[in-house]
Amino acid sequence: MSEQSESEEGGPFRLVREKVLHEVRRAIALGTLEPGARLTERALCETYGISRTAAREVIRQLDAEKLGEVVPHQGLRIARLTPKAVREIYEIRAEMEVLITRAFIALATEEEVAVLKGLVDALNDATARGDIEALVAHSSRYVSHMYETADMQIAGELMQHLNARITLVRVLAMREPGQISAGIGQLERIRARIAARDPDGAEAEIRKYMRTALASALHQLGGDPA
Amino acid sequence: MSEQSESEEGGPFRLVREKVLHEVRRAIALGTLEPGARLTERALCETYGISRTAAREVIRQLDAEKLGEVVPHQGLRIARLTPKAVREIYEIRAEMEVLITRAFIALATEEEVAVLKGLVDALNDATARGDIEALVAHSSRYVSHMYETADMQIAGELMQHLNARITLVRVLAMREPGQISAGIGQLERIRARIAARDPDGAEAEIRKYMRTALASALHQLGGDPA
DNA sequence: CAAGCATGATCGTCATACAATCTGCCGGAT
DNA sequence: ATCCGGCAGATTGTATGACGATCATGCTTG
Repeated sequence: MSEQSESEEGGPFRLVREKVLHEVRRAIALGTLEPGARLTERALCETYGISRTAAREVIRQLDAEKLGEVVPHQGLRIARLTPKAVREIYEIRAEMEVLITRAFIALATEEEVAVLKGLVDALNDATARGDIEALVAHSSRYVSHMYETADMQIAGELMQHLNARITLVRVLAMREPGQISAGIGQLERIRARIAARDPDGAEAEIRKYMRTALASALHQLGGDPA
Repeated sequence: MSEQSESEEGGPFRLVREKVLHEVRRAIALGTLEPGARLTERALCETYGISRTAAREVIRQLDAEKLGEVVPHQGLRIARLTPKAVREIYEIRAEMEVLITRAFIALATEEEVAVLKGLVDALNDATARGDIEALVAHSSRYVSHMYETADMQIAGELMQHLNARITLVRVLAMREPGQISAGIGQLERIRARIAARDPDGAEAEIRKYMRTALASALHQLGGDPA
């Protein structure tokens, strides 16, 4: 459980708190830590064999990321996604995506456009394999590539912020792979509009995509309350 | 050692870290802590007479709020607003404001619309008095009222996030009060469109307001680099 | 059965310690 | 004189132990 083999390179997590943070995020994304569950400092200390100093920082970080909420004497309560929150997230996300995509189309080189294709393919692949971790990772990379090329760091920041919560929905959606692969198909259409340097077409596809994704997410939430 | 001679109560800051956090935020907003300045744990400890435990949490919180950036062995570097960042913030803010305002118009009761008038008046008052703290406080309250009534908590969250950085510009703008009072005048026009339940008109006014505010902010940044 | 108290859980804060890492300077070698 | 290397200081990362405050809970008692 608390094995430290420093020779093993599982990632660029040189700091204890980053490693644990990653672990906990994963636990939340995979549903091991269910929404509504409480995570106390002590529990973190004992589970991961870390000190309270580190545990506190992990908890505060999760709170800042809105993956949970610190409630005074109950520890961190893992965020529970409500349909309303999901609706709001997708509504905001739609506007941000449009903003970023328009800037991307205006600024991207052909090479940067080409990179997009590789990322969409990777997402397709991850979806086909049902590899949720790869899905999340590539999704994050896709967003990064978009906002970096579009030169909109702050928008990207906010998107990553929203993305963390969206992940909570995506883990539900994984139970019905058809939903996600359909979504990825729409992503491909967005990419095509981007490649064609057609901002209005891209915007239309994005909004369509968001409506579909929202419907899918709501379906997951409502249809599978377990 | 733990001697607190702070008889004056600036607010409901029951926790040490909240009090210090507030102090530092204020110092940043007022320019006491200049952009680019470095804030180390030790400095915080000694300045406010707190422990490293608390100091660390304050620094991490400021980092999460993007009021600064933690760099590995140099402490927190206070954020430096670039024209590009300002442009981006206002661009994003415009979309979010439009989103929130449309929802507000659709959902607000007459009473909630009336509250808006009081808030705009308070902003006018604060601007006239040159009271930057009241300006920031009422501005925050205005945003809160908007997103609460519009039932868009997450958007509000993001707005508050952006607002923190916008404050860094506003402190510059205070040096030329004409700019701000003109801005508040436009706020009044937005309010009027809201009161008339005219979403398209409100959107137009919001976008006009944002353009003006952006221009003003850029002027402050470029024209007064001190 | 209800009110209030005792007890434990949990957090907020502090103090201290030590390792790792980075910075900057200083001295020696070329 | 310049470059290289290492040493001391600064700073962070983490752990540990301690204490008080606050809250929740269950038990005691009227």
